[in-house]
Amino acid sequence: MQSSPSLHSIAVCFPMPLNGYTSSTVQINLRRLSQLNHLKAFTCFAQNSFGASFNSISLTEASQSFTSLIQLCTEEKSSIDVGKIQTHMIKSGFYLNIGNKLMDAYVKCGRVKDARQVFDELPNKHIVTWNSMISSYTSLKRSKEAIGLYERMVLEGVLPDEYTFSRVFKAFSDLGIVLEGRRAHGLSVVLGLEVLNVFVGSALVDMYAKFGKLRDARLVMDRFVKKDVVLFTALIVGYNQHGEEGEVLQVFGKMINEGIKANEYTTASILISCGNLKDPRKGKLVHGLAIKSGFESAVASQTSLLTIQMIRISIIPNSFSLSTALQACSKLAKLEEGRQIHGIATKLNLDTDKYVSVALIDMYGKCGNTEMARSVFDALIEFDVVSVNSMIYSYAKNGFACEALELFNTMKDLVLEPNDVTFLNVLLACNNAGLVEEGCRIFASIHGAVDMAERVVNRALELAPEDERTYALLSKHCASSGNWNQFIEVKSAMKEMKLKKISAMNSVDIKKDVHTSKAEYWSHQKCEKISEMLVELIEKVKKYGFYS
DNA sequence: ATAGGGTTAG
Repeated sequence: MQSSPSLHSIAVCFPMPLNGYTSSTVQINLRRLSQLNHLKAFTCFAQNSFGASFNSISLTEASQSFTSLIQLCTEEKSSIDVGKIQTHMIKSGFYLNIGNKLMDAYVKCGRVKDARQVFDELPNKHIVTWNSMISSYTSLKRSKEAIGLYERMVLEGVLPDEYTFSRVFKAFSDLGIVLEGRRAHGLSVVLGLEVLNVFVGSALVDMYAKFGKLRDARLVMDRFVKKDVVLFTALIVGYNQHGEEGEVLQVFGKMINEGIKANEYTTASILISCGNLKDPRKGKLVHGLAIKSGFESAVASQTSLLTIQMIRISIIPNSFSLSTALQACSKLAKLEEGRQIHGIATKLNLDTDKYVSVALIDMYGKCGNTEMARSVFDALIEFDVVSVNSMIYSYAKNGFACEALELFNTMKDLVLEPNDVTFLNVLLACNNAGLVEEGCRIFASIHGAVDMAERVVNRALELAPEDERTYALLSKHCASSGNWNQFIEVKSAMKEMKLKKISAMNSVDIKKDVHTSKAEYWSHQKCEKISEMLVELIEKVKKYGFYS
């Protein structure tokens, strides 16, 4: 055996015969002491010893040492070493006993193909083996393969258990396969696994919610006797993502009533709902409740998170809570609070986080502070389409058309592919600055934009024929493509159906008070003064030739 | 031996 100095010293200080117990203990200790070189050397030494003396150690010992070796390789993500161990296992006849662990090691090293090969070679697969393989596919979002395995196991007469179902529902929801998802739900009911296990339940609720079938999601949850916070949160998230703020609050209230405390997952969703409600008072109430129920037992820290109403929460915020809090700030026009959250984000080194930074750029952009938006943008280490789009939007919204176009042109140098939002923002920039030619040129460069708009509108009419937004979209499209006859048709159809576009609302933060105004609806106590001022402003703008 | 819910641009 070729011996390095450390290998040699280990061999010398280790006179007793190596077995599974001793080897795993030594390995774990070396690891704990961060003696990685020694660990490597010892592992090599142990492998060589095992290779020579397999016959003399018991089955349990060998399994244990293999298990611990596999575990080490997994932690180090060293698939090459997993391969070496596999060879040893096959040689010594231990392959089948702990094949599942080996499979798992391959998965964790990112070698799914090898894992699958081990899986296929294992005869008489245990339910856990099936579940692990399915799980490795779902965790990599390879949902088709996960479902394929699920279907195969059912065909082979292996009954799925609660672990299988909780993952398989996820795969169905990922792919949006409603019918098959329902069928699997049916099987779980027949097998008596549906309402007994919250893991199955939350996966089911999540699946139906992602299908947009909130009623089914609700029915599943209502059937549970012993609910937990995850089950509730899955439903809350579902309602939240479908814009059902009222239901969010209702389910949230139910959760509190049943004595279940919210956690940061729940609060993230509640915060977004509060923002979407556009009702600072109600938002404040619910937010306060969320905090009270969720965080009174939370770990104390020096940092405080300032949100919708500067409420202090004694937990360390992460990128999730910061970005949701910022989202709420920008929707409720809470610039001051947004600034303070920015400060906290900087302190925590989270201001360059993918999600937090976009929320910051968006917040500053919406509040008219393009400079701050840009400084957040400039501090980014990596750009992606979303961050660039947000910056373009900030420019566009605040009238900096040249800067918006310049950034748009730089996207090519950054090897970033513009998407629909990019074009929308760039066109918005042209629109705001009256750059008609530039706008037309860019619009013409988008592949079949007018045709696509028509297809989209028709599809929207199929999917949501009674949604006033669909008609608003359609009428806008007709107008923009110059199809005035159809425009009149759409408008009269809207009249007949008594559909009216929901008025836009605008909020602004002045000296920590949020003032809200609505198109064609004057309710502000100083509305007379405001309209006087408006007339004045319009006169001024006319003088400069900017008003037609 | 295996497991669940959250954050980005208009």
